[in-house]
Amino acid sequence: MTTTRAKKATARARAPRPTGRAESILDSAERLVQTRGFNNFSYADIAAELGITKASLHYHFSSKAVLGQALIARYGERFAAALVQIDEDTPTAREKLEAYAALYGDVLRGKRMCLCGILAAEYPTLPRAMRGAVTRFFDENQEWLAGVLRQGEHDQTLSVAGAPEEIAQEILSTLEGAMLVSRPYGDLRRFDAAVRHLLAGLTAGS
Amino acid sequence: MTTTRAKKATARARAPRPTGRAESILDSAERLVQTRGFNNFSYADIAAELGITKASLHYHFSSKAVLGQALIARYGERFAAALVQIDEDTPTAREKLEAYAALYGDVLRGKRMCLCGILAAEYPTLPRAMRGAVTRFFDENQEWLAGVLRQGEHDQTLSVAGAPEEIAQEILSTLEGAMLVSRPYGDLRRFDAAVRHLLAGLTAGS
DNA sequence: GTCTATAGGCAGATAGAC
DNA sequence: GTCTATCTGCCTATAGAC
Repeated sequence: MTTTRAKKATARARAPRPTGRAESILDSAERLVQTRGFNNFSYADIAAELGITKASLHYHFSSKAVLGQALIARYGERFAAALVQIDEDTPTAREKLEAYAALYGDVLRGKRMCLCGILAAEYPTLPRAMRGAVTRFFDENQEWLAGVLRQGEHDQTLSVAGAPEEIAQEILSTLEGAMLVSRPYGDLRRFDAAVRHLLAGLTAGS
Repeated sequence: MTTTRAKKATARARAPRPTGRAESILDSAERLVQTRGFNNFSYADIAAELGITKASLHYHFSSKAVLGQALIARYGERFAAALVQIDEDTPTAREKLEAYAALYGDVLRGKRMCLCGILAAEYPTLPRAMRGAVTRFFDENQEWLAGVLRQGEHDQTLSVAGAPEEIAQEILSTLEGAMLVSRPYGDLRRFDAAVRHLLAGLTAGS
């Protein structure tokens, strides 16, 4: 037990690859899903990337469906943490919204789609357990966005024309759509223009 | 020659299945792509649906990439024809935009994604020839939309805050995003709300 | 934890008879 | 045009040794 902990800590300090095997697998799988989709990558792709065998992958994630669930779970947690960070770092609702849009921009800069956005496109073909996780991700984002919109009405940095929950839905789908259409063009400006327009539509006095 | 024509006409008149084999194949493939994606259906699926063999499919479409190209070509032509029809049927720019959004709503009502929307999600995995066709579809739609927006400025049924080409991009990606996110929920109201909000943002005096 | 080996299935595609 | 038969390759997944 003690030995294991010490070993772990040492490995982390040296850190040529700071994460455990399971994390490395998730990293690789995440990138593959976000670029190709869940059905368009294989255990062989991950195995080749990490230099291990397919059989070893099955030791960590017994099936692809299990891997998929773990993928969404981790992605959701990271996103939630990023939202907490935004809440801590930025005071006004408008700045929060800008920071939120920037999260999506960063993903697109890596030539990726939003994980749940691309899973939404494949939705009917996903393992049952993954489907609920996808909509849950959307719901959580929308709840946070609705909160930001309500704050925006109070701090007067946003002009919300409608029910916050509904506008939150539209912000989410606008960003997902902008990523979806922008990526084939490989043109970040396209996405940025959509974000500017989105924020302009939420500007007081517009 | 004459016989062939007569036979064709008769078949059309009786019309238990008015389309030729190639068209039936495209119909089946189109529905499969729009629900599952290009990489998530097989020749076996189409064959089972039409009651013929995979080998027969290869006679009509030598490879899946060829089938995919034909799919986008036909979809694009149909969409273009629908836009011409809108131009003929509706006088004001606002009504044209409403009719355009309704096209997307009809697709979603059939539990489908826009063909090129779902192909955009799989973009990096598509056969090279299909990729250009996808962005061309988007470009053509945006050109038409930009024209409608310019008309809207003249007939004063739309308030366009920005370059028409840019706003056209945003209308397209908003509709694609609304479809993408709405479909997992199986909730048409979600999509309809996005359309209402989109049109409200283009209303004079907003 | 990782390996070799392999099962069992489905994919896209072709040859050649009818 | 459609068929049967078949090829090759990749897929997910498992068994069992180390």
